[in-house]
Amino acid sequence: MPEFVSVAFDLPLDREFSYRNPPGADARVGCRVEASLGKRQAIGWVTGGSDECGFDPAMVKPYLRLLDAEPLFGEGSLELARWMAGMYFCSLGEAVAAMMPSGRKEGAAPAAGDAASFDDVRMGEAPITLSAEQEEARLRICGRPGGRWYLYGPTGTGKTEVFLQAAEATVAEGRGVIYLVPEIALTHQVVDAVRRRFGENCAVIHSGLTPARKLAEWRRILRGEASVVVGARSAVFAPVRNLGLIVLDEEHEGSYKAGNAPRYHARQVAMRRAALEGARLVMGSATPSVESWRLMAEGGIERLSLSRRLAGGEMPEVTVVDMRGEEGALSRRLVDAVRQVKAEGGQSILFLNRRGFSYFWSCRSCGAEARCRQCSVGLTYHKERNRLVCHYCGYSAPPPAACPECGSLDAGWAGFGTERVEEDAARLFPGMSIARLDADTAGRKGVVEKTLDDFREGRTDILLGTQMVAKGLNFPGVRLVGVVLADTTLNLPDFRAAERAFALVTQVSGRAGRFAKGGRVIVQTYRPMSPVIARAAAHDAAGFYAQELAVRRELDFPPYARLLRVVLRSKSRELARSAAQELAARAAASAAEAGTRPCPVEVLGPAECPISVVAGSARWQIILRSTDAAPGRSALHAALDGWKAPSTVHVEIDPDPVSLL
DNA sequence: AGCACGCCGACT
DNA sequence: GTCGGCGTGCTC
Repeated sequence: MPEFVSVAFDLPLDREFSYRNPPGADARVGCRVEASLGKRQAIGWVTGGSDECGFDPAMVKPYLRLLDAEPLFGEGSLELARWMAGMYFCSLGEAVAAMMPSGRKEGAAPAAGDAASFDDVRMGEAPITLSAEQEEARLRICGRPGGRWYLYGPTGTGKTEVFLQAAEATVAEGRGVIYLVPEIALTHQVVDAVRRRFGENCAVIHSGLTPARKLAEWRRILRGEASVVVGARSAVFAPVRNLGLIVLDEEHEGSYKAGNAPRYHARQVAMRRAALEGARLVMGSATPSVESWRLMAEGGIERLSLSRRLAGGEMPEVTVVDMRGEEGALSRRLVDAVRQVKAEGGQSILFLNRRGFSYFWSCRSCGAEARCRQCSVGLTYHKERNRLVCHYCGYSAPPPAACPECGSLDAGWAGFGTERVEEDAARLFPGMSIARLDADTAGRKGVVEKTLDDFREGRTDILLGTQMVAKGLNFPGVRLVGVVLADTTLNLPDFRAAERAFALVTQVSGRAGRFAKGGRVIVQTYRPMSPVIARAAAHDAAGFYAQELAVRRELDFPPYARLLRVVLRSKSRELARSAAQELAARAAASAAEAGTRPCPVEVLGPAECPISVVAGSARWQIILRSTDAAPGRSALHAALDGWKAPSTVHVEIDPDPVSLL
C-alpha cells in the first residue's frame, strides 16, 4: 500500500492535500477520509496514492479515519470530475462533491422548470405493440451500440415506451442504463414504469431519500446489483457499470441545469459520458431546446419523429385572445368558455406562467415592447429610477411618454399576479369552486396533493396557479386550459424568452388535448401578432425554430455563441459594481491579449442583473461571449488568475447559462 | 470555505 | 483601556 494519499476537499481550493496512510490502513482512490485541515476537521475524497508526496514529508499528517471500506468512485469518475472542474470553474473536490450521493448539503427548492413531465406510461402490464414509427425508432436505436438520437413528438405519442424498450435491449446486451427525468416528484408515473419493468435491477435516486439510503443505492449500483438507474440531474453521475444508454427525458427542461456551483448541465455531462463510455444517448421532448434542434438539423443528433397519438386524442384547438382593450385579467372570451365548460360538467385550468417579475414596459394599444437595440432583449422597467434598463449591456433610457410604434399614450409598465386573477375569478364565477396553487399557497406539505386530489375528483371547478397546476393537465375532467398571460414569459429580459414561451404554450396544449375530446386552449396575450405565440397556437414548430435560430444567429447568441456568465454578489451595491467592473476590464484585457486566435472573445457588461437584489445582496454580472467555449474559458481563467474580489463580494461563474436573470 | 492573526473605531 | 470590524494568508 502507498505511504501517502492525495485528498480533495469540497472547498474552492485549487489543489489537493497529502496525508499519510496510518499503519495498516489503505485508503484507495474513491474512498472518503476524515482529516484535519488547519484548525478543523474535514471530509475529503482520496484521488490518488503514492510513495512520494511532493510536500515536506515531515509536515504530512496521517488522516484521522477512513470512512469507506470500498471506494465510492473509480478512475472513470475522477476523469469526469477533472473535466467538470475545468469546464465549470470549480475545484476537483467541488466537482467530486457534486457527483457523489451525499457529497453536498441538500439543494434548495427545485428550480422552477417548465411544465411537469408525463409521457405515456403503460398502466397495466398489457402486452405492448409498438406503432410503426415507435418500432422504427426502437430499431434505429438498438441497431447501434453508440450514437445520439432524439425522440421528437408531442405528448401521447409513446416516447416513454421507446425509452423503456431501448433500456431493455441495452440491459439484454449486458450493459447499464441511466434514465434521467427532470424532477422525480413530478414524474412518478415514469419512475414507477421503470421500476415495474426492471424490478430489483432498478435503483431510484431522488432527493427524498435519506443520505444513508442514497448511499446504499449508490453501493448497489457500484456492485452491479442495479444496472438501471432512474433519477433527476445528479443521477447522470451514477456509477453504472458498463454504461450502454443514457435517456434524457424532457430534454428542454431547465431543471437539468444545476443551480449552484459547479453549474453543470446534465445534457452536457450526458453527452460527455456517452461519448467517453461508448454509450447511446437518447433524448426526447415535444419541445426540444433550440440547441438540440440545431444539432438535429445539422446531423449531430439523429431525429426520430413520433407523430401518431396512440390513445387517439387530437391536438386541441388553440385560440389566441387579444388582451388589448380588455378590462381585467380574464378576457370575455375566456370567461365565457369557463362558464360553458362548467355548464357541460367539465373543469378548467387557469395557468399563470410566473409570479411577479412582470414589470416590463409595453404599449397597451399596439402591444409594442421596449427592447434594447444592442441585445434585443426586453428592457426592464425600474420604478424607483424611472428608467428602462438593459440587463445585458447596461444601456438605460427614460421610458418613452408615448409608444414609439403607434404613438399611443396608453403605454407603460404592466403585469398582474395571482391574487389579482383570483379576485377577478371569484367575482366572475360566483357559485363555482376555485382553488389556487402556487408557491405561496403550497406552503405546508400535503397541500399540493390535497388540492390536486380535490380537482381530480371533481370537487373543484377551476384550478388556478403557476407551474404546479401542470400536473392537473392530464386529469380527465379538464376541458379547458387558459394561459392567462403568455407575454409574461415572452417579456422576460432573457434571450431564451421566446423559446420558453413557445414551449409553454406547446406543452400546455399538447397535454390538454390528450384525454379531452374537443379540449380547448385559450392563450391570452397583449401581442397576438407575436410569431412565437401564433406559431405555438398553430402547432408550427418548424417555423418557430427556423425563426428563433435566425434571430440567435443574427444576434450572436447560443447556439451560435457560447456564453460565460459571472455574477458578483455583495451587500454593497457599489462593491458588487466595482468588482464587476474590475473583472470585466481584466477579462477584456486577457481577451485582447489572446488576439483573435482561435476566435475573439467579447465581454458584455458589467450590468446589473435583472433580478438585481437577492436576499439583500446586490447582483451585477458580466458575460463573456465567443464562438467556441475554450477561448472564453481561457480568457476568464486568465482574468481570475491572481485576482481576488473583495472578501465581501461573492463570485459565481455560470458557464452556458440557461437564464440570465 | 473556515479559521486564525492583525491592526484601527466606539463601548462595558 | 477592551470588543469588534474585515483585510490577508494558510490549510498537507
